[in-house]
Amino acid sequence: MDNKDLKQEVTDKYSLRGRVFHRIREDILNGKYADHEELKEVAIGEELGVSRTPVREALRQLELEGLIQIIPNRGAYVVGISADDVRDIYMIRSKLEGLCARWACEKISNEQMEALEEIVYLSDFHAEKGHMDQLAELDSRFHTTLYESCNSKMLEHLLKDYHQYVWRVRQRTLAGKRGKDSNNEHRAIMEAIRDKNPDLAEEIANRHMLNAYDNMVKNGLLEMLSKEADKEKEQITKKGKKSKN
Amino acid sequence: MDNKDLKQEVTDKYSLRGRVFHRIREDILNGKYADHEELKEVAIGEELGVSRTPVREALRQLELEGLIQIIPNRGAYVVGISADDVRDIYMIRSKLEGLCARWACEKISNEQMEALEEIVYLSDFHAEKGHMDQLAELDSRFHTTLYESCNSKMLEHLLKDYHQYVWRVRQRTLAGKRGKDSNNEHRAIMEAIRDKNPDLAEEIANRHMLNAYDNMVKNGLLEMLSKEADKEKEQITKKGKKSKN
DNA sequence: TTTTGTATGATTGTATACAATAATGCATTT
DNA sequence: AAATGCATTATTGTATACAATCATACAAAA
Repeated sequence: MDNKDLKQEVTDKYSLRGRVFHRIREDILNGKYADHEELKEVAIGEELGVSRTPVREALRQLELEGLIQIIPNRGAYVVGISADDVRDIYMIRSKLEGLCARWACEKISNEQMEALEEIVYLSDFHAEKGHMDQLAELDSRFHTTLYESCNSKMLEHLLKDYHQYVWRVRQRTLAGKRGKDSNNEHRAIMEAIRDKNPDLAEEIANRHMLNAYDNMVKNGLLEMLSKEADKEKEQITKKGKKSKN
Repeated sequence: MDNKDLKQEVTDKYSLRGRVFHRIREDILNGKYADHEELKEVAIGEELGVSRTPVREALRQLELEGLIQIIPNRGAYVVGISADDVRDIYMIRSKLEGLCARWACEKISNEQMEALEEIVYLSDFHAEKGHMDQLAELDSRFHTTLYESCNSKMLEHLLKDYHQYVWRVRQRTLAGKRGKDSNNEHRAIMEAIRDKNPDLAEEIANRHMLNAYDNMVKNGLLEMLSKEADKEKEQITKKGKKSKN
């Protein structure tokens, strides 16, 4: 699993706070906490065997990431991803993945180029055999490698963020027959970059995202997301919680 | 001045931490702290009259924003914006402002449309009179209004972040004769949105960013940025500080 | 002179104590 | 029965105390 340390290359996982941060983040992304569930500092602290301080710091960071909402003197609440959010993210990613692929044409290193090729061929193999979890893992590695090869810390950071953000949804997507199509698109992107054809690379990477999103919609993979996450969030802000834990 | 509360609509400025967060952030953006300067918790706490706790929480958030880098057990250091960063941001913004303008064609409200028109006409007035600081303020308002009118919390959030990030640089830019050109582009964007022409709106908004960046380069406005910010940053990570404060 | 080791001080990491605020339950009133 | 007021409890906000880590200075050895 490589969906750790996508943030903060230095600080993390050597401090309690870093570990708490990643733990809560993963728990939210994996659905351990339901949308709008309240995260209590002492409860989390006890569960992880730490005091409130590192938990608080982690929560403050998660708020900035948009995964939770903190209401002063009230508490921290999980913010759900709405179907609209997913759509917006894929449209944004479409543009940015295109930019990334374009830049990669110029900036990619030989090692990274070989890594991309290897991932594509490996994915073919696992797609034939029907190893869907491996496929999801390889998809992550393909995109992460691409992000690193564009030679822009800003863009890399941004794309990794979004990639992680839709991780839960994305995994279900690749379990279907989209896996094979997706990898064919990966191959096309890889080849365009290998041929140093930035216009083509951008174009294909662009479409790759749009296709991924279309597939999700067609297969009803967004049904599970509350379409009203934002409205409910505002209600909480004004009114008050109603769960009794 | 409207470059406050661009983040965290709820939490802020009612808590000590929120105020500390914004204060340090502004101080960094305004150049009070030099690149790579160490931010000490007690010193900041004393200056603002608070204890270490809210300062620490604010620093953790600033790290996630990328404005500072925290090295475990060592300290928090200001991360400079390199010329490369600015270039990347403008390329990214070019794509995203285009997307925003496109979406605004469909989603903008009547009030927002009128606000845009008013800003454009007001800018004309101040450009004639040579009121450059007002022009910068109106530029901010134009873009902020546009961000809000695209009806996407994700995109709005992202663009406001970047807008704020290059705020310091941008202000110097508009002081030159670019101000008038910039406003003409604003007018073209506004009219395309008014005419519900998404393709044109996206195209113009796209170019608007590229032109802004070109102008910055031509006028040597990026010279003041250390082109090696990233490398120096990594040196700090590995080696150690050398300032004696 | 350079290097290495150690002691000291400075700074951050974590835990805990206390204060402030909000939620809850219950009694009282209407 | 519904609404209001008050007391109690729970939870967060902030400050402080202590532990752990790192930087620095200086002395001793090569």
